[in-house]
This record gives sequence, structure tokens and C-alpha cells, in this order.
Amino acid sequence: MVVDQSPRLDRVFHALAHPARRAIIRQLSGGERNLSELASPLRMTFPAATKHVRVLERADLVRRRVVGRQHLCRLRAAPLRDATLWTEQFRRNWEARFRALDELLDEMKSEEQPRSRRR
Amino acid sequence: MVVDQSPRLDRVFHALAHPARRAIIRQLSGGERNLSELASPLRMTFPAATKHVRVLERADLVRRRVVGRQHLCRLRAAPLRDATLWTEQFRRNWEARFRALDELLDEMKSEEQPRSRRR
DNA sequence: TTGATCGACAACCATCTGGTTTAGTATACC
DNA sequence: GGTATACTAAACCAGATGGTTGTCGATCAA
Repeated sequence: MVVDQSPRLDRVFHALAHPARRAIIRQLSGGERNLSELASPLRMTFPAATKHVRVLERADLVRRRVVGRQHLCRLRAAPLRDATLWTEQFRRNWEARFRALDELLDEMKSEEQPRSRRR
Repeated sequence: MVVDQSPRLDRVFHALAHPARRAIIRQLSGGERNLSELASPLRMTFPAATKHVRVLERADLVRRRVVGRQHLCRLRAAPLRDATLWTEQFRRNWEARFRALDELLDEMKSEEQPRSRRR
């Protein structure tokens, strides 16, 4: 494989590369939102905001369902996982430098579920 | 914070969004390479390839040192860590969907260092 | 010193991005 | 019915992106 051809990853990383789209993701991590709710905190017009949502949809980071006149959006976790796994694969070769990351992730894991340690 | 203003993350995710640049990163995960080595497997001209390297440098994913007429590039892990941490922060809200990721990461961790389990 | 190699730089081009404004459709509400 | 609300779609624009070709400088090696 000469070049890492993966249009899916292209779209995911590209979607994450804009602050407005990361802000949308952050909002959606709190649950479903309609387009007006997503657009209002962004410093741009409504059509511009919906374009960003569309970019997130193309990356499959967001799915929408239509309820009446509202378009409710929700976050999809799988592409975030793919992005993480891509970066994580280099940890093998860069272990020393990544040691701090391991500890951070372990902290996050234990903060989030202090009761049930898996494995 | 209205919008997730972080030009550093912008640059990192943008750098990761092109297959040629991911291929360069993959090559560099095997150790230092000069520009010719990085460019040759890519299906494009040399100047195009060096532009991609420059994008990676702007994201601080790559640093170069000049030795004679060769420019040796090496990977920097910190920005990859930042990217991972950004996506990981949503795992709290999407735990069930991310459970599979935890297991995969644990597998990678144990494959890579089967002897010393930290913590 | 000559030639080959490694790389920078500039100019150019097509396409994509990220924003706007304007106009239009469909649903909900009084 | 009439009006506000939620959203789409199209046209337009400036600037960024991703590629090319051509020219040049510096270093290594014979």
C-alpha cells in the first residue's frame, strides 16, 4: 500500500479540523440537539452552521432525524474511535513518549467508573 | 467558551486528514527519514511531497534536522497525544459505545508490554 | 572541477473551503 | 387563514489546498 488510502479517515480528521465543528461535537456530547441549538452559540450565520453539520454527517460523526420541522442531531462514536485507533497504532514505536498518555487515559478511566475495574 | 478555539488542534487534525501525510507519518514511525525517502513512495512530484512535510511541521508532528544536503525528519508524538486526548474526552458521555475501544487499547497495551502492568 | 544528488523556491492552476446573502419550503401555532 | 419558526437551496466570493513545471543553490563524490 503506497499511500494510506482511507477516504473515511480523511473525512473524519477533516471534520475535526475546524473549531466550530469541534464545538458542535462538544455540544452533542451532552445529548441530542436541533440545528438551531447547534447554530446559536457559533459566531456565524445559520446556513454556515448547517454546512458544518453536513461536514460532520459526511464523516458519519453525526446522524440526524427529522421530527416535525426540527432536525435533531446526535453524535456517533464509531468514527472517533477509528481516529483514536489510527493515532494509537504508533504508540508501539513511541512508547516512552506515550507513557504519559497511558497514565492520563488510566486516570480518566478510573475517574469515570471508580467501582468496576475491568480485566 | 463559544467555540473550541485551538489553532494547534486545527493544524494537527488538518495534517492528519490527507492520506499522503498519514503515509509519511507511518513511514516516520519506523525512524528518521530524509525527504527523498519520504517522497519516493508517494505518487506525486517531489515539491508536492515536501509541501506535505511542511504541513506536518506546522502541526509540530514532524521536526527536521539538516545533515549535509539531507534533511532528516522525525516524528513527534505529543500532537498525536493531544489529538487522542481530545477525542477521548467524549468517552465519558459515550461509554457504552466506547467499551470496545477500551478493550482494543488494553489488548494493544498488553501485546506491547506483556511483562510490566502498571498501576 | 565536473556532475549528480538533495532540496528550496516561485509561478501557475484547478478545486475545495468557509463564509455571506437571498429566496423558498414545510411545519407549528394563534 | 395568516404568521412565526426551522430549515434548505442556490448563487456568489475570497482565500486556502493540492498539485504541477521550471529554475536555482548547496553539498557530496569522482
